[in-house]
Amino acid sequence: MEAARAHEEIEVIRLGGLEIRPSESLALAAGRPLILSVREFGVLCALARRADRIVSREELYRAVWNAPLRAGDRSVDVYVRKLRVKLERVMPDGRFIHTHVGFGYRFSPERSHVFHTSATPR
Amino acid sequence: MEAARAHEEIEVIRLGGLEIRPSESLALAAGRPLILSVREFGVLCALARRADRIVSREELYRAVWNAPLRAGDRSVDVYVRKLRVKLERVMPDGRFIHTHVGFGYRFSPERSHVFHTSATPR
DNA sequence: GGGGCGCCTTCACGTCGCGGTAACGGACTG
DNA sequence: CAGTCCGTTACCGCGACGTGAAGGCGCCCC
Repeated sequence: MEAARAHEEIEVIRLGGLEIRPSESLALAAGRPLILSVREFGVLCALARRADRIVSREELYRAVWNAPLRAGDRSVDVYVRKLRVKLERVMPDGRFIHTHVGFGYRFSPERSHVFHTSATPR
Repeated sequence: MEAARAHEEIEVIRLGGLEIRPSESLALAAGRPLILSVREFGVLCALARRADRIVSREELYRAVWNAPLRAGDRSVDVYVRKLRVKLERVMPDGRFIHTHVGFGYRFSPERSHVFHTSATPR
């Protein structure tokens, strides 16, 4: 594979302590590798690439499964669940995948505790 | 759907500290996402697109529900109320939705005092 | 072959929030 | 006073979602 050559443009997504390298099928959480299955990694990438956006299940399914979402298919929900479990296992304080009822999911890393940013309204 | 093409013209409404992206079903207040239901978001979009205009309930209902308003239907009032609550919760000093008795509602952000927006890109 | 192990998918069940309606009360008008 | 308009809250059915588990398939190893 082409994973060896580093001088090319390699997509690296860094968000809230996560580091995702789609081309290498690698995800690091706080420096340590996340053990993910193919589908789990696909969903994580699709969400992370659309960070801070609300992504519908249709778009998510099409991006990962490369097929239209069939009515009644709850695969997306299940893999979001699996991702949440594995993410929380490594980073218990971080909220990553947010549900927007009726719309879809939104990937936005948020730390529940530390808030050292200046000028935090409310 | 225009959501798929990344670099095209995406409708973004910016008004008084609010940022609304209809195509992404996303509304940001002072940089952080507003948690809205489908109907609430629909009403917000319809109002924001008609900012500074007095919009009748008939027009509002038709725009969001895509059906004519039936006599006695007070759904619009209820969702305006829900929107007001959620908007005030995030931006206590801003008045957004104004009532015009006998005519309808008008969306015009008004701040009672200056708000320091802390743009915090992660 | 046969057993074990992941992974993907589907199913079932419980919970919760949304959406829509009704109802009450206040403000205002004539 | 009756009548209108609107703000606000309460209520309920139902769909959306979270969650655990089972079935099915492919793969590896003994």
